Amino acid sequence: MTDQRRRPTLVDVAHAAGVSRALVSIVMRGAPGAAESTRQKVLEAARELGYRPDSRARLLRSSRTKLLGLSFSSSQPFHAEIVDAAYAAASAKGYEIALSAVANGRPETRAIESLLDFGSEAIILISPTLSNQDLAGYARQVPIVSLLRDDVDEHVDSVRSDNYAGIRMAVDHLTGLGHRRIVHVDGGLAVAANERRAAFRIEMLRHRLEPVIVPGGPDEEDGVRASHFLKANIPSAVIAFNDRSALGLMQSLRASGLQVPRDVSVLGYDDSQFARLSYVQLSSISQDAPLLAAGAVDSAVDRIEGTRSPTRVVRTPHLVVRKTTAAPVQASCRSARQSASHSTP
Amino acid sequence: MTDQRRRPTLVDVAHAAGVSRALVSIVMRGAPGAAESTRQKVLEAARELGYRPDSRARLLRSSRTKLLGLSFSSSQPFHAEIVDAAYAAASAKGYEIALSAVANGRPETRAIESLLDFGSEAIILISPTLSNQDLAGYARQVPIVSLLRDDVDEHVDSVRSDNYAGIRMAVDHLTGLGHRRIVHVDGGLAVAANERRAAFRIEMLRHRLEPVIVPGGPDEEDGVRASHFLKANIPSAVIAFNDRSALGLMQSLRASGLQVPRDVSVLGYDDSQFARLSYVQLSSISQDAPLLAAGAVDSAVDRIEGTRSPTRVVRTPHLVVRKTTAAPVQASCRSARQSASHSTP
DNA sequence: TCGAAGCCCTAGATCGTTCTAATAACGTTT
DNA sequence: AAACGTTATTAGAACGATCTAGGGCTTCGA
Repeated sequence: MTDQRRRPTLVDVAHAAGVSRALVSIVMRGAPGAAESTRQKVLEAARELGYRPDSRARLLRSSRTKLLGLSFSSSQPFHAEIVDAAYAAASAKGYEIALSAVANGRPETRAIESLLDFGSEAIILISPTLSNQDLAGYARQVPIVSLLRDDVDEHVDSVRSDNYAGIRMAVDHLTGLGHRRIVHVDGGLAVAANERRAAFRIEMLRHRLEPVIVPGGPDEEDGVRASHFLKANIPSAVIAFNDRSALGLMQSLRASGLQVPRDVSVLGYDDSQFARLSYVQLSSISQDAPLLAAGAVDSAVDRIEGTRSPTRVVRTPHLVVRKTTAAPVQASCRSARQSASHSTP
Repeated sequence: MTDQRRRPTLVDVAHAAGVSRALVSIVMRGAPGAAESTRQKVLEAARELGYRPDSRARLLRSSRTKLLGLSFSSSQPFHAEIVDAAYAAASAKGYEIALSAVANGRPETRAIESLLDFGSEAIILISPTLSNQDLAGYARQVPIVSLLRDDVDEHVDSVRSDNYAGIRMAVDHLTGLGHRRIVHVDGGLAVAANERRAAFRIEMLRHRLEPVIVPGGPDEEDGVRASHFLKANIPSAVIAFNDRSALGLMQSLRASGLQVPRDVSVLGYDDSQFARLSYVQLSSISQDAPLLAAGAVDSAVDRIEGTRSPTRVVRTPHLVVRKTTAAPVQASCRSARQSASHSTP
């Protein structure tokens, strides 16, 4: 029943078109050196037979694979946005993308090996968690681009968003609205957490404000946990490590009777799809996934095609103001807010 | 600077170990027919040289690639859970997974072609959107497994969750709690929407209740939109098409002053990571992603290894009760609830 | 008129494996 | 000692493409 007939090869096409294998090869890969008339004849025959070149054979012979490996974490929605954008960026440059997910029982090394097996000419890692030593090891075999993390070995390219600038925009935005008691719920051990924490401290001091930092993490539950620390002494604004953390934080604050942004302004980071939801409307710092993805693809392709040595690329994020940040309420309301915070145990 | 020396091949290893290529091949793939002593000698030499078999060449020669193609939609968190589980299921069966995303400018056909290029021996499509005709076309080249959708061509395998049973559990759960005015916010054009809608109608009638169905869709915004239809006449319980829709719905209901589950019980579908969040605690029907993924991998492998003809597999979902469903409040409170619903414009 | 220069085209080697079939080595049986 | 099995090893042909080197054929300038 299964009509699993052998898939046609170059030879079949050559035979059908009445030419040699080599000529079919030339036509199929669009190389110069075939008369227009025969080119048409060959293409016709190929279409007729439903021929599609066997990439294994093709790649075995010509060392070029035109393939970029991309590893991402299946549980991170922000990674998904980058994946989307990377497909577009790669195909614009004439490359295909090989994906490999880092998941629960599947460490990053496994993902990389798999990408190498597919024949990737360069590998882009989103937020790599490997040690610099391991990264350097792989970088000896193939160009590696680290996306979102840049404290990497000198042989590894990196593309990231300027976390310092992002936090500066965040602080400027909130102080500009008139906030003075601003708290940063940090990212714990997450990749960019250190940098954002440090930037927050510096920027707050620059504004002559006290930089209060509360331990957090990259997901919703971390935001919820952090909110408990805040309740004893509610700030007028919070800068969360990312949108997911901000979401958990807001839910938890609202559950204890506070309103956003009336009582507390909340600012996210990433400008993910959650931030854009009509009932969330989270103000956020956008890292611009398409821009980052394009940057990573550019770096990878440059390394493959040129003999360039690794570069560090830094992109500037931008602020997206929605409805969770606003000017703080006046002193009269402030007392009401404080009594509310006292009423919670 | 770049230490890009030619990677070692079988010949290099053979030379180093003082044996023939064929013997190295035998040892490397763990085939029987080599003396233990030479086996050790070869392995030692391979390790010494850092040899790793070239999969392209290997796969070119032996038609087996041990590769399963998996296409998913990057914007669907539920797909990500399946991807995770599929990796585990595949590697348990000795297969590797090739991923390809369906994204904005990247149609399903493109994803499939790419998977074929990688040499996938079978392809699993999560919620395929292609026409049956197109699917049948691909099924002629390679075994195709449709995951979550089963109105497919007879040459295509399918694995899905029993939507009818899921909705039955949902209705039974809510009626068991004492609800009588239950509304279904449907999935619009989404894959399983028709089936769930029909099941809801039948099950409600079986309980001698009026099956009220409100148009919805697969994501948060659809839930928000649906909530507007509900406000004129608040039901005591809602069965949403999926968790994302339920989330939007709940947020919108809460925004208009209603409490879940005190005023309205809300039941989701998918039991996704959102449902599990501490501040959401959404009761939901679980389709059990790991089970579905394993089912799809099993079907694919069966088709590849046996000469079995396509099958339809149906898995039974199960109910996960959390905190968004509860018994309806008594008549005394009911009047309070109704006045609340009237107070909203 | 003849060699040089292009343009089209093809034969054959090659990429790094696996597979088939044949050979070598060696202990057992007749 | 010849015949036989068994096991260990190898040479050489695939796999399906690309690449290199060259072979016809026209066209052109001297």
